[in-house]
Amino acid sequence: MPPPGNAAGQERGLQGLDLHRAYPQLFTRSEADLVTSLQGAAATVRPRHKLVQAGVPVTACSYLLEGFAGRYRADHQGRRQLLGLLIPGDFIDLPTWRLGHSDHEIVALAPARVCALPHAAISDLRQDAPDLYDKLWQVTLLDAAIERYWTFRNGRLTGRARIASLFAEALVRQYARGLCGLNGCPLPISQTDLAEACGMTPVHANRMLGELRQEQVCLFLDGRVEVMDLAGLFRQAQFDWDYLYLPPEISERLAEIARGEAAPVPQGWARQAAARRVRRL
Amino acid sequence: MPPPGNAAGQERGLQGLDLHRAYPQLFTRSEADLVTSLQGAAATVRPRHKLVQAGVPVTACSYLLEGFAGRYRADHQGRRQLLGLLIPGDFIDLPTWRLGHSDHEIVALAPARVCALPHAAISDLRQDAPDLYDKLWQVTLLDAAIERYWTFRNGRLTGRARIASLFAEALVRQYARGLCGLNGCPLPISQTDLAEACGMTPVHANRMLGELRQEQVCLFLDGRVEVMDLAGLFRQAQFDWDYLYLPPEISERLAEIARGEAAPVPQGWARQAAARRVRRL
DNA sequence: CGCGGAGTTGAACGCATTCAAGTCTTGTGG
DNA sequence: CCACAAGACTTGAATGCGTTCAACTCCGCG
Repeated sequence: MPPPGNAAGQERGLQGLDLHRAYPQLFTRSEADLVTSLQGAAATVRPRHKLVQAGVPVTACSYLLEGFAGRYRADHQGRRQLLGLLIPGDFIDLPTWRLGHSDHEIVALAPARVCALPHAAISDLRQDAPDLYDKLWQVTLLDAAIERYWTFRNGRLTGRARIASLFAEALVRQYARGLCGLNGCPLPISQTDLAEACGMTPVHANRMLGELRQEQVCLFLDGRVEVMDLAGLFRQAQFDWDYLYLPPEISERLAEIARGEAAPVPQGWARQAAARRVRRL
Repeated sequence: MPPPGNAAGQERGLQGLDLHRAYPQLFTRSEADLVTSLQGAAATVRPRHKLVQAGVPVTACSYLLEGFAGRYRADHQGRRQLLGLLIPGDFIDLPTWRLGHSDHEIVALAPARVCALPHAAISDLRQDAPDLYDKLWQVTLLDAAIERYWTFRNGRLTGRARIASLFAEALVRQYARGLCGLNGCPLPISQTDLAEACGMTPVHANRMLGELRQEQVCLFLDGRVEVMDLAGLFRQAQFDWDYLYLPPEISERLAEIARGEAAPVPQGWARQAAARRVRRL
């Protein structure tokens, strides 16, 4: 069973603002094309550069075509907590359409390509395509559901489970967009970023990664997650994907795997990487 | 400077669905009245009873008139993590209007009065009052901002700061609705609920409450938070209220207090309670 | 060649959990 | 009216998960 989305399925991101690709269960091809026609110029952003500054009024929303970004808030000592992970196909700050500014910072975690969608263009949609306009509301609700899950993850799971859960989320969300298979996914962020996402220190994140590696669950190397045992990853993470509101065929595929049926075989790349890894340690 | 909202200002909750009272910066009186005219019958719910069950399709949204409720998700061992606190004036599950069901459970934490707002009624608003309809979207975004802050709180603050931060949020949100002054607020939940909100054990929550009490910051007793030193509470919590998108006059009032100007004097009740407490220990 | 960032590992410390035993209050039934 | 059970709260002591501090390797880059 091939991953959904277009046949290529493994490129780095999206060519343009494509809501049908990002939310196939939500936007029709023609609805997505209408939004695409409204997009502004694309721009490239370097890692560690801010995409959105908290408190600053904006007149356009950004959309992530390629690369990865993170929402975050820092405490008074400057220590950051990541609040959400943005993957290709996500709106970066759609809520600013109604709120006018963001309450948190958003930073590129990897080289990113973004494009703009002016608030004025969204405004026109309200009259011209009310159903489509409603679906943009729905997108903000889907993002909120994901962000809510982060509270659960960091509040009730142990360190290793938090890492596993974040990997599971990154994999499944990208898989649902046809951006990867089920053997692994891009995640070009540092161990420090990972630690800031999971509410722990980089040192501890490193140790938990070592445990997951030794238990043959997954490895995090060269900006990718390679999954050796997806059912095991889900188990370690106590992972539930209900909060992602996935299309039924994706949910069912994941359920099969969690039950231990039709486990995907680790591919060459992972094997080689594991071997390299073991040799070096 | 008196608290905003109606003059009484200190009753237990709202008489009916009143969006002007809940979001004075957002809904005009007449907009709020229009929504009120659409509300269904009110109902009373006992503590510990579920208001919303995850995954079950619903055809109406609920609105919390009085009492307190909590969003939560449980792990595989049944341990709960609260994901949000609902106070009088909050929509309980407005996102179900677009998503059809909730991804998390919602439970009454105290005796609650709720009323319904049928999805069909919201649907009509899209045509009849598009600006109002947009503001409902905005309400879901405000809720999302609060829930996002919970990730920060539990991820980057120490135990004591988490408790203080939650108290600060409960106080400020109720104050902004004229449901309390700045000396304290209702919070009729158990220490176990508090612990589940802050991602810690009940035992530890209890100890942190003891520290806050001994340091003369606040006390949590008989279902209320009594604040003896609001600036101190904000400091302990590293509290920032930007994420609440408050009306300017409220923000400015809070900023004054945080700067140490015009600190509100603790009132008789708190003094008495503190005395009682000390006597008993 | 030297520098800095990312990753890795060890050891000591400490915050929070866990287990346990209490108190106090409330509600229920004899 | 009292006995009793159940739940919320409190406190102590032992344990352990995660942090902190520190040293070191690896690698890309000027």
